[in-house]
Amino acid sequence: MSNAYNRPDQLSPELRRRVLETARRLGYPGPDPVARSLRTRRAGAVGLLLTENLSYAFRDPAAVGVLEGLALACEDASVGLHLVPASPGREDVAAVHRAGVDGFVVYSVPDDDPHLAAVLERPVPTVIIDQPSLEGIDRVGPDDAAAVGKIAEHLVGLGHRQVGVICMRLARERNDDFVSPARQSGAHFHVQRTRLEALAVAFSAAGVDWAGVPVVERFDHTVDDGASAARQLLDAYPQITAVICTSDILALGAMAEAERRGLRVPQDLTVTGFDGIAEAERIGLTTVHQPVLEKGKTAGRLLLSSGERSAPKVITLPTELRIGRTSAPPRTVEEPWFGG
Amino acid sequence: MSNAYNRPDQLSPELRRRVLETARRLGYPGPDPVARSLRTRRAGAVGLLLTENLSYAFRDPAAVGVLEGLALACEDASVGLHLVPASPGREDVAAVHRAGVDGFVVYSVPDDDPHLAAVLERPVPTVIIDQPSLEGIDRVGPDDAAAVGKIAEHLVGLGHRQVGVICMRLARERNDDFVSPARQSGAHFHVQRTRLEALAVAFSAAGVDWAGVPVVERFDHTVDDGASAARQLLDAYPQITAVICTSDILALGAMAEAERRGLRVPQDLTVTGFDGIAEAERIGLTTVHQPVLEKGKTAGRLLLSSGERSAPKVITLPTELRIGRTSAPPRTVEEPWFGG
DNA sequence: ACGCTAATGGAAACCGTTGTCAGATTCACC
DNA sequence: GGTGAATCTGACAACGGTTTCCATTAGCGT
Repeated sequence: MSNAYNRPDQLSPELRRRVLETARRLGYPGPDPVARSLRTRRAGAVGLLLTENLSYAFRDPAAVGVLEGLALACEDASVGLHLVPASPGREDVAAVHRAGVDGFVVYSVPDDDPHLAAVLERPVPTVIIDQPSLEGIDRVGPDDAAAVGKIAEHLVGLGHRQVGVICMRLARERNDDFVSPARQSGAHFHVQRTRLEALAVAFSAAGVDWAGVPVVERFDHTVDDGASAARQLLDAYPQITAVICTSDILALGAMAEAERRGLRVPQDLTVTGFDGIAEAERIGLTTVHQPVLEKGKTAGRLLLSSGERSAPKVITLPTELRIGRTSAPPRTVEEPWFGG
Repeated sequence: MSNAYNRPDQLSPELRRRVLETARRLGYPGPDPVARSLRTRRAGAVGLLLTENLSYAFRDPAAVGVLEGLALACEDASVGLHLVPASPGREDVAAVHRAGVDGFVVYSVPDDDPHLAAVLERPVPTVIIDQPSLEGIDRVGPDDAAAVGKIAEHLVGLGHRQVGVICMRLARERNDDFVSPARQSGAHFHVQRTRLEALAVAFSAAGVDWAGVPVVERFDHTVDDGASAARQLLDAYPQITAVICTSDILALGAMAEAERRGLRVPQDLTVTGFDGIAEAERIGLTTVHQPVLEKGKTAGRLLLSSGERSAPKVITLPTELRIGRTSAPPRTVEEPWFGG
């Protein structure tokens, strides 16, 4: 019977025809995928864990790009992509245990997330994206530190010394406010922590006291949140000449807020982003482009080929500084008469 | 053993502790999800079939919205979302058979797609979105005909009689060109066919000869494709006063093309879209808004509750005409001296 | 007609879990 | 000490396929 469906060549066409005919007559719907998976020990799917609430994942073009790349890799291998339902709120780790998959991709979850721990307990290969390396686990990610360094270098080169930062959430507990140094260094989101640290290093090297640089955090990741963060930042520190955002979405919000308060970008205020999403490119945002689609695709390929090697692999993707129309030297507010 | 994991209340805490302890010592990774699914006859996942090549699905904000809604519904029910790898090219129907899911959601595939047929053969509940009703199958979708009618009414009311249409693919075979009446009426994508038919009805009622209205089709669905379609349309029919697009993405492209050739929107050319995506709203595109997130969420809920009822359900979602800054009365090119 | 090989069909074991059920053990209480 | 309830143990039969293995048959040459 099994042969009739799976290996038409192993038996005579006549028999096969008769078997399938009878099967249809009896209303047999074809082999059950679950039973087949049990026996063959292949689920034919890879799991994707992203603990963010889903509106984040689907509304951030960078995340959608990763998703797309991963889906492409899965499609190439004729393997399904199983989105694990992991709301950030309730700790529904059972969903991880219930997922019938041959491996996991973990994307941008906090390092203390119980879902991540549950994934690592499962006896299947795992690839993590944008996370710190874990013992024996494959990893894909851009060189965040270097990428942020390019931005910082660019701004320092332009002459900016009074800067402010807007970043995404740093931990699972909400904090829509300025960020203390302790929270910065103890951030559980690896990407955000790395970017802040790299900024600290670069600006300190340029003689800027990092402890004096205000950092505003937003839990949610929307254009509006970027705008409100910029408002909070500029209300408290009007002397700031450049707003550094750790994502393009936040930068779009900062731009909107700048326009709202009559600041011209880049003459009055420089705004930079991170990711290089399409909309940012369209409006000419200065940002660091990272190949999000490649990120997902590489992770998928890595996972699907993980049977073939033993040593874990770490792949670092290139990034590129894209100078747009939103960065310029700071206005010399202290000595405006010098400008002529 | 099973009890220790699944029903902590049925046995004493002490025993449970001991069992789990021993399990860990033996390196037992917890119950196997596939075997469990086989036994319990619940896969804990719903399948999503969208035959489009994936770059379409993830780059069209409307599709991403549906995906997000569906994912939200799944999350609510603690059920995974399984993306079935169904490339449009190779007819890999086996992927549908291999998917271990409790039901399917089918979104916007052509009605003659073999994957769709394969889904319907599976003995699991199915919900279709934006497709013609099928015997005994749940369905979710907007009232496309009425929605398009609103657009047509709006344009007719403004005085447009010379219009052109840009639409998405009508069949699985590529045709990046003008569309013959036969292809229009035989379109395999239900949504597109419905919209064209509704336009035909509305404009015919206004005294416009529909056979004389040019319709340009594009297989891919990007802003650039919208631009090239507009170019083809306006090159051949420069007298057109309004370009009706069956999606916002295409309309964005048409706007870009209008700008490229120095046409002011809406003074020289009216452009309308369909879907009501965020970017369209930001630039003030005249369009019909449909609740894409609701569409996905409703489909998911319907599927997950389909055990509770017998009669299939058809849910029609409301749409809303959003008049923006891209539609205005046509310029009276025939008699320019009348204008003063 | 016989023996050998190759092809074919059918039976049985197995994948890892859950559900049921009978029997054993413990414990409290009369 | 006997009784009943509560709890625990162990065995076993599905779930629905795939895979292995063996018995049978067909084909063929001598």
